[in-house]
Amino acid sequence: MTAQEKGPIGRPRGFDADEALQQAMLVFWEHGYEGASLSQLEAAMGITRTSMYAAFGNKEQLFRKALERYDAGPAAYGDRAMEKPTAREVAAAFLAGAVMATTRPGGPAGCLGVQGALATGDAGRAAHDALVAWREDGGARLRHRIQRAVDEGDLPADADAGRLARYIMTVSFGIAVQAAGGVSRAELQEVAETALSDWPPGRDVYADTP
Amino acid sequence: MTAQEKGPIGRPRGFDADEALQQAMLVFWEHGYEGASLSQLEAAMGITRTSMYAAFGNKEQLFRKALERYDAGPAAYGDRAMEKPTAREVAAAFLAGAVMATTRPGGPAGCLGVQGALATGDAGRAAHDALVAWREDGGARLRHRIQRAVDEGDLPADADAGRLARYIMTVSFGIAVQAAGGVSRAELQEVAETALSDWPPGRDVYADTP
DNA sequence: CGAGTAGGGTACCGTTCGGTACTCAAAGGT
DNA sequence: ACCTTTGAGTACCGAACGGTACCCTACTCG
Repeated sequence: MTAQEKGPIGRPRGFDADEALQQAMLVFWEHGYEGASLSQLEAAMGITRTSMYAAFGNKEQLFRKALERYDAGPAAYGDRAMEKPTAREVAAAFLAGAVMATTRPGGPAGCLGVQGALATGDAGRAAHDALVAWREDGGARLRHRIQRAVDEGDLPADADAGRLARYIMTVSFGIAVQAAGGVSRAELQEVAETALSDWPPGRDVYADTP
Repeated sequence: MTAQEKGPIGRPRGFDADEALQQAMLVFWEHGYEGASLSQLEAAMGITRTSMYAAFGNKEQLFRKALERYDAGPAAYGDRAMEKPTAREVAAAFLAGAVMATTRPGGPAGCLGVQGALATGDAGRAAHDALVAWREDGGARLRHRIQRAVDEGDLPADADAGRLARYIMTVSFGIAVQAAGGVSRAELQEVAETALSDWPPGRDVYADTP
């Protein structure tokens, strides 16, 4: 039997859900979860409130979908960086990607995963927790990649992957804050270079044995 | 003529304005400018809405006063760090102070100057701008201190004070984001040490001449 | 053609937002 | 005593919030 292409029953959607989600992501990126109002969102998405609720559930679920899209789009530099052959190149690509993503001329400054819900009222606690988990996941992925570098001999055997990953993540988040404050791409590229001028950093620091 | 101590005319204030401001600062610190509602603030301050308006003007001015208090209190580690004799000690004390302030067991996690208004709706733009200015001021103070170190010969003559200051500030802001996400004090102390394991960082990087 | 199903739009829900008259209470000046 | 000045509390404002009931429209299926 041939699988017949069948359209869904009922009235077809009158808008592009992907494009609407993209616009919602940009609003959340710029204004944060609580700072983005439903009125702003429906205006940017080009649909009415009820269409948004039917398609995405509610504001919180829309935010989670927007975060997924952010992770797969503007934040995809992270996964691309993991594919570099050496830990140094991974770290360099990660920081360079963070700089590029947070200072994109056309888009909002900063990082949705940082400024989306860093501090919130009671209504934004779920979004806050979602972003904490997102950041922790990014840190874990980087830690695993660095651990692989240790196992492969790319980094010294006594290197602390957790510590190095946390350092890179911290610099990335700092870059996001700086970008949100209007610091230029060129200045942040300098910061990224400075952060990696010594790699792996401080062997004498994290190795306690003399 | 002897200056006679005269009490102010009118009914005396029935609450401690300093203590009320302290409590307001803690609420802003934890929830951010927009995330902190007037109801929350008046509950924490122990006064009614009208008393707060009479004493501090409005929510935005209360936030600015709270930021001043934050700068003079929990964020005073910055100025203390500037007094260290060498640039390395300044940077180390600055980062260590940031770690301590953002992970204080009794208080909110993170930094008011970062999470208070990183991304906001239209109503929070003034608070956002105030925090951008606050962060820029902190960076400028650090830059001047580092430039002094260059002038005194503590750092190489070709060291870029702006670049070094921006790097330290970036790591500090990253520490604040990590702290807001629940990363522990010990882990962030490791991050601070890692960030300074090479100081001054990358002479070969910011000196373009071979 | 109905019948069934699902998206779209209007108009509204109750709540909370930041902010403010208005009134009363407590002090000093004369 | 009386007036002025200032703080404190109640009760409220219009606006915006996130969310939804209701009705209409557009499509597939029989």
